[in-house]
Amino acid sequence: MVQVPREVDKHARIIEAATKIFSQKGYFHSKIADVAEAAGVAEGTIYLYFKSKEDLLISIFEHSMDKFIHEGKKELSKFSSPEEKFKRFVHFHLSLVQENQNLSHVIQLELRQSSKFMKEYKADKFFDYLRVVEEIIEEGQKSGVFSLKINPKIIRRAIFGAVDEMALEWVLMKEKKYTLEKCADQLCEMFLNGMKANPQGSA
Amino acid sequence: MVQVPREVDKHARIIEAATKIFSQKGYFHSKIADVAEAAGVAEGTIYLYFKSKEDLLISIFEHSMDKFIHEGKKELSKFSSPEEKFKRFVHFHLSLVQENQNLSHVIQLELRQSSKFMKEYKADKFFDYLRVVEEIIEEGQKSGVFSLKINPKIIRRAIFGAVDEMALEWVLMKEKKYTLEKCADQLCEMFLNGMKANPQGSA
Amino acid sequence: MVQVPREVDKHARIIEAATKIFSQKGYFHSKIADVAEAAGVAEGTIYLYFKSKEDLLISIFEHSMDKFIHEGKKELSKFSSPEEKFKRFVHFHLSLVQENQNLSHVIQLELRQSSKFMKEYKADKFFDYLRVVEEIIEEGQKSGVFSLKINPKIIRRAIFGAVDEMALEWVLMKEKKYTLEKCADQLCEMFLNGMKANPQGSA
Amino acid sequence: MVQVPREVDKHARIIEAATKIFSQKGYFHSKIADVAEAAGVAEGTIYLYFKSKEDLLISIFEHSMDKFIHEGKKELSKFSSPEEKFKRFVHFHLSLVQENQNLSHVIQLELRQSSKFMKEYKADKFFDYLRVVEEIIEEGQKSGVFSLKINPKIIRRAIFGAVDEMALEWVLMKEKKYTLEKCADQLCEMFLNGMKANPQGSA
DNA sequence: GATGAATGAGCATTCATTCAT
DNA sequence: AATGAATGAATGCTCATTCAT
Repeated sequence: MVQVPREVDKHARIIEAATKIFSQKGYFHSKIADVAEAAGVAEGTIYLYFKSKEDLLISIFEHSMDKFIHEGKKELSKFSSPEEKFKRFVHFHLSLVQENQNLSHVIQLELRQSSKFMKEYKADKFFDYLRVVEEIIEEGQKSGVFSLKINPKIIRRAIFGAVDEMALEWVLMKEKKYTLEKCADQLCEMFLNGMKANPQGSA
Repeated sequence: MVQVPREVDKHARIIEAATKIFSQKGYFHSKIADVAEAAGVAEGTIYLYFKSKEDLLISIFEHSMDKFIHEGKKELSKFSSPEEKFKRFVHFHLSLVQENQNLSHVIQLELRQSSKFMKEYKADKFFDYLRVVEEIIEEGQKSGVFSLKINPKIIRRAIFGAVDEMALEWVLMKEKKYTLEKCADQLCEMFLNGMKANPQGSA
Repeated sequence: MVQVPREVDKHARIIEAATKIFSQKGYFHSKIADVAEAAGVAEGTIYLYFKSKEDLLISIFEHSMDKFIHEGKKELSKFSSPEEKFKRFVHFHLSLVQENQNLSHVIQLELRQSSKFMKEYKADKFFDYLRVVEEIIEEGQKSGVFSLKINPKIIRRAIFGAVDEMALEWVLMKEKKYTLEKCADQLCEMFLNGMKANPQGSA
Repeated sequence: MVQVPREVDKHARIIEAATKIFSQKGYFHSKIADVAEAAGVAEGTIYLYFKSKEDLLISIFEHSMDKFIHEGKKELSKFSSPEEKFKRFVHFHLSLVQENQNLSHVIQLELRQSSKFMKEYKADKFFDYLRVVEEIIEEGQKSGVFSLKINPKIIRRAIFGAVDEMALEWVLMKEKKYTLEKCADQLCEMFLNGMKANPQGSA
């Protein structure tokens, strides 16, 4: 009576297939029929699990973000120094991208084609993610290692932009010229220096 | 009796109309008929100037990048210190975005929906733009103000990502919570500190 | 503690539910799922009792016509004068419509959307119904109260059309401007006069 | 330079084709592709002239009713006696049906499948038509040939129902057992007798 | 018998592109 | 060059029907 998942949960299989197809062909050029075939289900079945093609796209994002934010926070909680946390954050983000290239592609490029997402959803889960960065910065400011001149609400987005653009470039790069590890090191070096508090204060 | 340019170059009028329409509705949701109406020409006329809808999208990018790279270089040539050049670059980019919000929207969001652009074109004009940043960094490294640890090819992209993400956030922000000037200052402060060469070595 | 029939015959329950749903939404806009829900059964169950959606539609008709023809004949048998029978027929038909508005709606409007019904079935049960009228007319002609000029096969249909159209109008009328009784009286007055045999010949 | 309609007006051609297809297959079973092919145009062309399939169905009705009401009034105006007008009305209606069987089929059977029509449109043009009958009755009542007991608003509908049902039966009849002329005569005989004013009045 | 998840054929509608004028 | 009516390929979604449980 062992519970063997005879066939993987259809919901998950469709999400997975859609991620692959969308990242390969682009959202608008992907057909529901393509996704259905890749998931090994009938077209109609997709509509038993998702309201529409757009809903499917947005679900890909939501499905993963919950998991990543949870894992990210868990990962960061292992470290106490804000600098160390920051390093872990950057490495974590880039390693996620490396391990989930299709998913990254969909979130970074395809998701923005959903006006529904751009208008309504983005806020929620995405800002949860940004808030993680913000909290690291604020923690560093309180403990005196990051400069108080830094506006966490502005810089958090700059950091996200930098890290994400690196990830995007890397994902799109056909012949990888350097490892994501190398990128992470460069980014940390620059951002940590850039946010560092001046020992005696400066003009 | 305001002097309206009676018959502005149709090519430019179509580019202008397409930029507006694409940024408002998104590339895939924009119809050639919409663009034609906004440009005050017949649908068929668009095909006298552009091979296809995708060609029109890419043309928007090429049309503007030439101009911006040219203007940018001219602007930067007024300054000699790499730090000053860097500041001008950041301000210049952000002010361009501010003054051409529709265009920015199209380049940042819609353009990526063209697989042709993502695969073929991006390199050319976009890398010209990135090279401007790269050159500033290299110049700073040569003159000893920027750390040699910085890999210009990596960091140029991080900087672009950060600046562009700030611009994107600002464009999408409905109630502007801060000026782009403020953003520019924060970014410069952080990046210049981050890239600064350590006089006596680092920790 | 009202005595609700705990498990009414499913066949009847589905017919009843379908009648309601079809009359509300129209046959083509009604989904089997709607009917199943209204009947409190699973979708698949419907196919245990009916071959197809169309079969269900036609069954509604057959189910009721048997009953109505039987009741109608019984009702009419109480009267011996053809004129009285005619009046009873008109009142009976209109009162049936009044008491079974959903059913009337389905028979008058939705049933005609079944090509199968229009081509094959209509004859049987519907002509049984028409024959009732025909027989009244013929009886009246034999007994000399109805004119021999009347062609019972033609006029029976005209009478049916008139009575049914009145019923339809009345069913669709939102604010009832007059009672069906009033209609019945008007119809009888006119038809009986119209069919009356002229004692000394006609003008 | 003679203006020869090189190809008949597409709008009319589509209406004509749709009438034929709808009457043959029924509205819901007809595909836009069928209509397009019958009209000798591309599918998309239909949408240049009609908003939707339903709009096309309703247009068939409107297109013809204007013409028929106009022609009908013109025809009736040739006669002055209400009785004669009534006869002409019945003959006119039945002859229209005979000459436009496909159209009649669509108006009598298919049109009712449009909820839009049933809810919104029917009133307008259809009541124009009914009003013609009503006016004949009222005129007859004023001139004393029709009984004042007749309620024109009720009987007009009964007459319409009778005439229309006859027409429907005739249209659907495969082997015509009698001419529509014969029907018309029977109907007139009965209705005129039925509405006739009693010389000295009756109980 | 009863269920309801799964199926997949079917179709109205859109819209980039063409081409006769 | 300019037009815009006409085209027709393309596809998201629905829903009657089936069938493994």
